Amino acid sequence: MGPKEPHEDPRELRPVHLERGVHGHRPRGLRGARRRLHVHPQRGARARLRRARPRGRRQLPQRRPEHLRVTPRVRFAPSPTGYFHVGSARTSLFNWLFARRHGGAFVLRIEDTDTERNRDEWRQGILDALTWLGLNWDEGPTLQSANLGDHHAAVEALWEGGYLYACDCTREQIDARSAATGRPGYDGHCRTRELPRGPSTALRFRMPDEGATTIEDLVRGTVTFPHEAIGDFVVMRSSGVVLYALANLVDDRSARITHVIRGEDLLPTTPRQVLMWEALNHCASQERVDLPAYAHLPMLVNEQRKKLSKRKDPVALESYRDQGYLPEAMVNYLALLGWSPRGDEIADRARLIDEFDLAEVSRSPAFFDVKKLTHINAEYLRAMTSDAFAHACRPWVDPDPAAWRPRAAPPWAPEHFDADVFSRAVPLIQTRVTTLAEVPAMVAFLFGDEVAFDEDAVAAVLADDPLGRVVLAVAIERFAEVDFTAASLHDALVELGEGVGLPLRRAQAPVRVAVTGTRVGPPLFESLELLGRQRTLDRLRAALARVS
RNA sequence: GGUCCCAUCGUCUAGUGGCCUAGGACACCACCCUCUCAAGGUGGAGACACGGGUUCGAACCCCGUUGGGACUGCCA
Repeated sequence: MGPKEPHEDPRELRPVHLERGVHGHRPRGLRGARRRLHVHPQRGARARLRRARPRGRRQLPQRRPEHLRVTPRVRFAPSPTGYFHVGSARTSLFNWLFARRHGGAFVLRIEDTDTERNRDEWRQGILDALTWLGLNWDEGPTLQSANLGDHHAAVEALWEGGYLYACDCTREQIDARSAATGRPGYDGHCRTRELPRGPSTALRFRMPDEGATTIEDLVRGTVTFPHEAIGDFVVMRSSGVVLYALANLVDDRSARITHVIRGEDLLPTTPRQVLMWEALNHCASQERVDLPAYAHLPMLVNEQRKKLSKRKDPVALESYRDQGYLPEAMVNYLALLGWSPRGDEIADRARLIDEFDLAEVSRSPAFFDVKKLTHINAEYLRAMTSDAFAHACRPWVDPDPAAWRPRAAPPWAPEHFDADVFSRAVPLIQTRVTTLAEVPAMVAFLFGDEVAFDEDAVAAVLADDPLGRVVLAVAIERFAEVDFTAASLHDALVELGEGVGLPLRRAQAPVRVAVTGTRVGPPLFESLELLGRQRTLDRLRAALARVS
């Protein structure tokens, strides 16, 4: 370990008293009961970053941490790669929360310099995704490609300053040499060759031979990288294209970014960027800009605990939108990945903003659990008013194909959709779906011409059960006479059941299957009322004929 | 291989030396409610990776081991 000051134990300076709720004891399992954090003044303590971050939640400092002495300017800088990754969504959310929490600016920059992954619709996809999530940006979107002049100016400055050298090694040559020596990576072959710059030379950054770069990461604490383990890296291709690590940092300098909040996968490139940033600060032609604070967020991983893979894992934010997840639910769930609010996990934007603290962000990777996302989505769905819910269903049920977001038709002829019937069905289905995509199947019996029969259900309660057919036969008679309201239908079927010796739970099954095709669904009598007498009787007769 | 990061129920987490008999949420199981299915209610099972050390006391601090991960491009 590096040099330490053993007496600098921050805990001694930070008395903390944790209390449980308002009572001395807390009953086990009490919902929503939380510990409260009380912080005592931190007298005379230096409110600067600690060399190592203690595990667990930090208390709120009495004095603002040094990194918050300026109004934060954060940025989200995705590159257009085809669709919006949930990991990007999480990163952008944390940036946005941080900016909103501290009254800073959230800057959007699109890193479009790799021409292979740069298409108009992909760039638009980023804007659409952020808009859908409700992560509004204060500046931009700026395109990295618009800043090419600055990138090249930075390269010239570094070259003038002697930080760079030309290299004409090919990939094959480098690989051959590292195979021979058994040491992977670039070996510094051209370091002292003093090659002139030309069309076949790349420019490499000369790493210091010794020493180390230390980063005070806002979530990970102090991280030290020995220079000897980092090879000289390319800053500009022989083609003249300035590479990501430099371009990214030059843009951050021009935008006066104060906090770089990004995925942990970028942690290893941070010392390179810090070195280049400081080198630029020493260049006469370059402005001096304060180094930003860094915060590296834990990765999102799959069940195999590997970084979410574009090929194998369901990572496209758009697909969650199309499956009927609400943006509010997605935001809430994403916020829970690597962080947690103090109270209930179900927390709206205002609470997320109010409670968000980078210092509380976890350091270990988080599994993207669709089951939990689904649960949270269902919670938000249930919390909606009926009208809002009905409105949110439009892309899945609307007769107008232009309204269909998943580009899939509902399972009925669009012209048979009845908005009034649907809105009356909403209270019946709202607690029964976890995503909006489940809605069409749940109301299909109201709008379809044909009943889609679940054959197992038909067999169980009709074909194989003589009593089921009796129930149908009697129901056809009784339902022809009763008031066609849920209450009357209910009473009629109870009475009918008593007549044939069946409790309601058994008597309702044949009717349900005959009318809706399945054994599960919304409450039966309300459904029949919505369907109307004529269609109900038709279906009962058809089902009876089908199994006779 | 090298550098770096990480380690509490299956999952997401609370926890910052005594309030821990380790809390909550998802998932799971049981029961209640009930016209089915949900929703809701009640209860249950389920974790500090391991080994040393420091300390009166360690999930928490230190060291090591093991395990997992990221990076290691003239990609971003």
